[in-house]
Amino acid sequence: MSTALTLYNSLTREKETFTPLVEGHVGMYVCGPTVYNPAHLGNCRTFVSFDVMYRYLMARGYKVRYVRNITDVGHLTDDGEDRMSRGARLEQLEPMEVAQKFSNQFHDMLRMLNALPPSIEPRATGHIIEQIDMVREIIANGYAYEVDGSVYFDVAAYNSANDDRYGELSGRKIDELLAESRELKSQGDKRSPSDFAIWMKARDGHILRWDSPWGEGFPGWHLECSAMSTKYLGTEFDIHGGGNDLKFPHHENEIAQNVGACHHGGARYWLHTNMLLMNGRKMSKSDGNTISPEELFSGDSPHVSEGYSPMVVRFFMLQSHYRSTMDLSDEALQAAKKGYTRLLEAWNLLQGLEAKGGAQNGTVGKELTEGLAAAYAEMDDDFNTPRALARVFELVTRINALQGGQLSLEEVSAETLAAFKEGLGRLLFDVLGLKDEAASGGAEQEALDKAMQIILDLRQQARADKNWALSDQLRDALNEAGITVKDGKEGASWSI
RNA sequence: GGUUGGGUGGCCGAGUGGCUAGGCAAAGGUCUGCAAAACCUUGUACGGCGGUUCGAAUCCGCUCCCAACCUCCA
Repeated sequence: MSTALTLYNSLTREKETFTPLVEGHVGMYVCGPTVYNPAHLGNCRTFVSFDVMYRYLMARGYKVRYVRNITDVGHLTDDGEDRMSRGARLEQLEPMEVAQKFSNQFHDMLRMLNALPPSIEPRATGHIIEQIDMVREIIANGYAYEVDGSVYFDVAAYNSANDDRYGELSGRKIDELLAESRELKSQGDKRSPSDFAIWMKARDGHILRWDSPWGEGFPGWHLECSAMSTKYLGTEFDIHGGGNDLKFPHHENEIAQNVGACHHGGARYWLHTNMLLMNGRKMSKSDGNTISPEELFSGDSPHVSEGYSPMVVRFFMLQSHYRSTMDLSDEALQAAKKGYTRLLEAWNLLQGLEAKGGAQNGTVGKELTEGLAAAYAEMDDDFNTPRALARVFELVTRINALQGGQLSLEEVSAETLAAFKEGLGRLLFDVLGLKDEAASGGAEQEALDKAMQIILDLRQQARADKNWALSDQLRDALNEAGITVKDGKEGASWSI
């Protein structure tokens, strides 16, 4: 880890060396889900990506405060036709029950994908006071106005006072937005179509409502992130992340609100993950082009031929860079499954290897050390997991060759091998967040291991006796049971 | 229409000027009682047309196609 960490900043559209505001500490805010719908796979991709960043930053020795919000208010439309409100009414659920239900589901899903929980997971409804305060500040600074119980952000006023800053993240120009907006829906009470609500008056029948200086209402669509990132990370912090689709208007407005209230744009590095596609298109419930994590794990979907375990899915995601779109397909998942299996088997073989090189390293020992360092270095380059995995697979070949005898263990020193085992394990499991789903341990696993060893010993005896009929029978029967036997120089191994 | 980002070998997917990406699949070989696994070897891929350059997938121009955003969305 001697190289510098660089990351691509959406704000500047360049890769930059990462320098935290406070040495040794990182403040990272990631836009979490809105919990009025079941989470889908696209969400997973984004949060797995940020999970890897979180893990890598920690592995690099930073103390990270990772804030990921839950938005449980503000995205409701106020026209009385809102689907979730209706759903809540039909199921006789409180809105908070709906939010809880989908929050739980979201957490379950991320746990399965082995994503670490954030340091703080604030809810929008738990920060109404902070949001109201922020609205007040923005009004006081002259960047918002109230009309009939609603408060709107005044983009024109903001722009003239801040060097035409609006649009700095998304590359949009006010004029273009205005021109476009003419064709869109009515602007209501807004002075300008590009203005946006930061506080909405609650009409009759709207369930989620709070008292405010402007009457009963609820916070605007983008305010919660500004308020909560400021509260927990300060007016200036290191990293703000989210999906690409949030860049505009969500993040653009967030910056405007932050500057409007605190004279600071919040994050210094903006990171955006790209979309997970299926059939070349963004997943979308409306046209059926979607697959839920549950369906993917179980295989209960026309889009996949079988279920894929969460770790295969995670591995699959890590094989592309977070800033690239990724196209989900059954064929690609099959490839990921095989690749991941090969990786894990090599890892397991590695545990049984013992160095015979004494204190001296040969070529192989050097390759192991350098290959691992190269893999870590790839992570320094904007969290390039696909390249890191490419380096890892080169190491997989070495491990297999050491096991198979094509490479000699005499070329590896005990010290090197021990360090290699530890370093690779850290990369695979701590940083990339993979895990061996089969090695769940426990008494049953142990019993199975022993039973298998007995069978393999019997078969080995049969082979020694050249009783091919018996040995093949054992192998075939195990195959039928879903267990593959692999004969190696050092004896047979098996996998399910 | 505007903004942003793409089009890479059978599939997925890295890669910003010359140096092997990697995974899966495929072919040949080694090993093996056989098989599987493993290991070794094999792919002159960069949407199209021009241009810059000693040299371009990589830079520039034009063009075709795709996606996301511009309305809630990871």
